[in-house]
Amino acid sequence: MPVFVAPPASEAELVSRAEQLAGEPLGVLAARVGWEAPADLRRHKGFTGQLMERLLGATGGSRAVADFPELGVELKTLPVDARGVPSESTFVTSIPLGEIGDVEFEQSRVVRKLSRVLWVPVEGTRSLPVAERRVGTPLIWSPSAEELSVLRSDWESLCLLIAQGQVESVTGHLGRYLQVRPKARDGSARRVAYDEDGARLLANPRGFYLRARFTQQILARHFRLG
DNA sequence: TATTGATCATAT
DNA sequence: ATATGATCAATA
Repeated sequence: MPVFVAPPASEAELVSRAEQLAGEPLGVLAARVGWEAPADLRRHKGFTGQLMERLLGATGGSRAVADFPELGVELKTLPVDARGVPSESTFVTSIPLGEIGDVEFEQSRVVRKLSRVLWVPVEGTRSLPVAERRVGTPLIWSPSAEELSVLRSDWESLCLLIAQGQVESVTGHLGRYLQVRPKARDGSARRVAYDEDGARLLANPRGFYLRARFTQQILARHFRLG
C-alpha cells in the first residue's frame, strides 16, 4: 500500500480519488498509510482531516494556502450524524486581528478558502469508535451567488466590528453563515488587536467558522437527503 | 440539546 | 509565533 500519494493532476482526478474512499471505515483507510485510528478524538481532533489529506495527496500542509495549490481546491472533512446532518461547525481560517480592514472581501482569506471546496462527510457520532466511522460521498462545491452575498455581508459586518475595536464584543451569536469564535491553543493565548480608541491590546485569537446549518444546506442541496 | 466558547496536536 | 487540521465540553 502506498504511504506516499502524489498530488492529483486535475480536479476530476481529485474527486475520483475521494469517491473511491466513500464507504470505507477510517480504520481501514488509516492502515493504508501506516496509521492507527485513535480510540477517540479528544487528543486527536485533526485526525480525520489529516488522514484525508494524506490519502488524497494534499500538499498545502500548514501553510496559508489551499490544500491543493495547483488546483485551487480546499479540502474539508465534515462530521455528520447518522442522518448525514453536519454535527459541528467548520473552521475556515484564522483572523489577523491587528491588520483587519486592509483587504476587500474578494481578496480575503475567507474567499480564498471557500471559492472551491471538496467536502468529505465522515460519520462523527461520538459513541462510534473512530476506526469504524465511515467516509461518505464527497462533494465538490463553489458558493452560489446568493451564498456568496450572505458570506460577504457576514464577513463585512464582523470585520467592521473588529476594525472598530469591538473585538471583545464579537461573539459566536453574530453572523448568518459565518461566525467568529476563539481559535487558540487555550484561553491564555494572546494576539495583538486594537480597542475603539486605536490603543493596542491583547486579545484571544479568533477564527471564522461556517455554521453547521449552512454546511447542512450545502449538502442537502446537492444530495437530496431525507 | 443546540450552540458558543475552549481546547488539543502538528507543521513551518 | 502562527498557521494548519478540527472536536470537545460547558453553557444557555
